Amino acid sequence: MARKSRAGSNRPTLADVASAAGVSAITVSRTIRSPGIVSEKARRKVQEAIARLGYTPDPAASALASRSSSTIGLLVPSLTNNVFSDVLRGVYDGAQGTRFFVQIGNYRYSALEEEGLIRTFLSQRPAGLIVSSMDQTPEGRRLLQAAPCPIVQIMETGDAIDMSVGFDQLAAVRAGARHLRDRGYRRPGFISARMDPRAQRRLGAFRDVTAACGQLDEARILTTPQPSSVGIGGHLLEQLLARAPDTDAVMCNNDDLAVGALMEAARRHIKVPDQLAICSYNDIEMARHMVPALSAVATPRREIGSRAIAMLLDEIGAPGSVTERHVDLGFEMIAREST
Amino acid sequence: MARKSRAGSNRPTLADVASAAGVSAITVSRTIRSPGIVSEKARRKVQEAIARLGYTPDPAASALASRSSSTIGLLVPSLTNNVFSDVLRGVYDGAQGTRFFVQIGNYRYSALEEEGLIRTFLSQRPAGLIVSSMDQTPEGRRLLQAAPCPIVQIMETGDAIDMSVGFDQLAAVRAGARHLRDRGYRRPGFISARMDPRAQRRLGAFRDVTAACGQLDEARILTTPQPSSVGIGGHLLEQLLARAPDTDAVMCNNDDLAVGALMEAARRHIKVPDQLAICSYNDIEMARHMVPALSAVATPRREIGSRAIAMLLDEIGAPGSVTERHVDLGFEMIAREST
DNA sequence: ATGAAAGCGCTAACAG
DNA sequence: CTGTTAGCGCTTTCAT
Repeated sequence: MARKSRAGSNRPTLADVASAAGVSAITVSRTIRSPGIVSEKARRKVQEAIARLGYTPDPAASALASRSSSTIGLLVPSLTNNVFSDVLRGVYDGAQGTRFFVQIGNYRYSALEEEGLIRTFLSQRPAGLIVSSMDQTPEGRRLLQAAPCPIVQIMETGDAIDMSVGFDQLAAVRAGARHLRDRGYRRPGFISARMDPRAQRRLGAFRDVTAACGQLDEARILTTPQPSSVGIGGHLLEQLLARAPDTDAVMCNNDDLAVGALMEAARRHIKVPDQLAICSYNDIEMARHMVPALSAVATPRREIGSRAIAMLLDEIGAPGSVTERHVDLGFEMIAREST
Repeated sequence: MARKSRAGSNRPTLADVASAAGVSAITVSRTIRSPGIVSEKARRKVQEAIARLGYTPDPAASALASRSSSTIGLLVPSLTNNVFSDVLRGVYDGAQGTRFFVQIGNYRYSALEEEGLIRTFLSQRPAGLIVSSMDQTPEGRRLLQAAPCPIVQIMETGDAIDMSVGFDQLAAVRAGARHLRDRGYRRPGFISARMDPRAQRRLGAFRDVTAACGQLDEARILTTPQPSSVGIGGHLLEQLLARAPDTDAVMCNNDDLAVGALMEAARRHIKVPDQLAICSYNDIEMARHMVPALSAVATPRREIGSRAIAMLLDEIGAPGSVTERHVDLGFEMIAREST
């Protein structure tokens, strides 16, 4: 049936469309990629033939010939962390309807795994890359610098390689700590799980603020390398109160922890916010619906994702066209009932 | 520098490795894909050359030549729903360290978008596909049936196209409803958001059980097409109690809803479980840490993901080798404090 | 605005 | 076990 085809998946090719439309293959290719430069007449014939044959381009052939794929790599440290599922959604919604596929790599909070993924993704000649931190290994960073595609680093402001979208994580934690102080709490604690570099830096920011007003007490700082979860939040509060029972406020490094702490407080009949204030970080949807509603530093996760993909697509479409290459989306301290 | 190369990204190719190792290109190819069939000596030379040149295969060229890519497509209806983030994790962990990439497609609970994604994914000649339902459009189903790669349908048992991993969703809901009845609750309600086909069927199962023991009351069934969230869970309970204040138990179609209902009960000083029982569905980590701890029908989401990818990889490696093609992973009714 | 020719980097299909 | 020969389906380059 098909004209040649070795062991024929008789899927139509560019050449099939070309001969059906009575033009050359390259005209079909151009009709698809930049319809503007093809004559009205040719375009119509080609589009008709594409529809009739049910042609879909082969991305592998395209990537091979053009040395660039339609893949956009997205490197995240975790698939379960709600923070990143919001980012994902922003990215996916923005990529929707374009010719690009998003491919997620999960490096599980390991810079070494991240480096491996950078290598793997780069070997696919991606159209662009979104990476979730500035904490690459030196080699990882070098690979990104040498990459022949635009790169957006997300979540933070700081020393970015190419472009960045984020907010000042340290200022955000400071805002939370100051909020606690302004509400009159004097013996604040801090709980955090999964002490990745960013979590470490945030803890540092908490120490700075509390030290500056003479409220820093290391006994009130509880961390664990385990992954964050609601259960861990409860445990950490338990341990914190065992070590420093007079703690009157706790800054939680994310919402899971805060919910866990809130539940632990309920279990012990500790009144929030009277006996203990709880301030959360990120502010996923759940936080505002707790009883009492959690005060939180709200971070623009979804918007980070959509802005990152938008910048990337712009830059892919017209290299050098993105002028605002480092975007600070800010954060917001939202006071509710728990403080 | 490089021998030819048009405008040289001077990345080494198979041919470069071959000449460096003093063998032919195909031997290098074989060394990479099936080391077993290459002589010890050739293999060592090739591996040394690969390491020395820093060679990485070009997946596009490989896909084009072999007519099959290293992509595994994973179609999910939502990126935010915690249910699917657990599935994702299972899939990603299982794909870790293989030569396959997972590519996620989000069809946002639209069978039409799903059909589009099936088409798009198929155009990439994926090595395999994992799809999250049995509710394709007729055309979507036809595309899957004709696909030249293995396909695993996940989440449910039922009328699968190729392979499947899941559990009996209807039996799971029935177990929840029966649990409520066995605990002595007589006026059970049901709340659900995002009424996709699966949610509809689960509601049907709830109706069956309650009708069978004369407890079905449509006034106690509250649904909304909006996406599920903790906030919506609260609203739904509020409406439910407005319509049927004597409701003494509520089956929630997922954990977000159950948490929202629990918080709404707390807000209204309704004692759980004495005045109102709450039974959840899925049992994400948070559920067991609530106060009171939520009773739930626990579903094996993570395991579904890891089992699905394992079956797929087996079948890709040796077509026809998977004998147990339809796996039922079961569920578990876990009674805690909320019932 | 359109086309012809020449690969992109790899693997299938034979042969040896 | 190893090599040779042809492409895979598309885009680039250079003409026209």
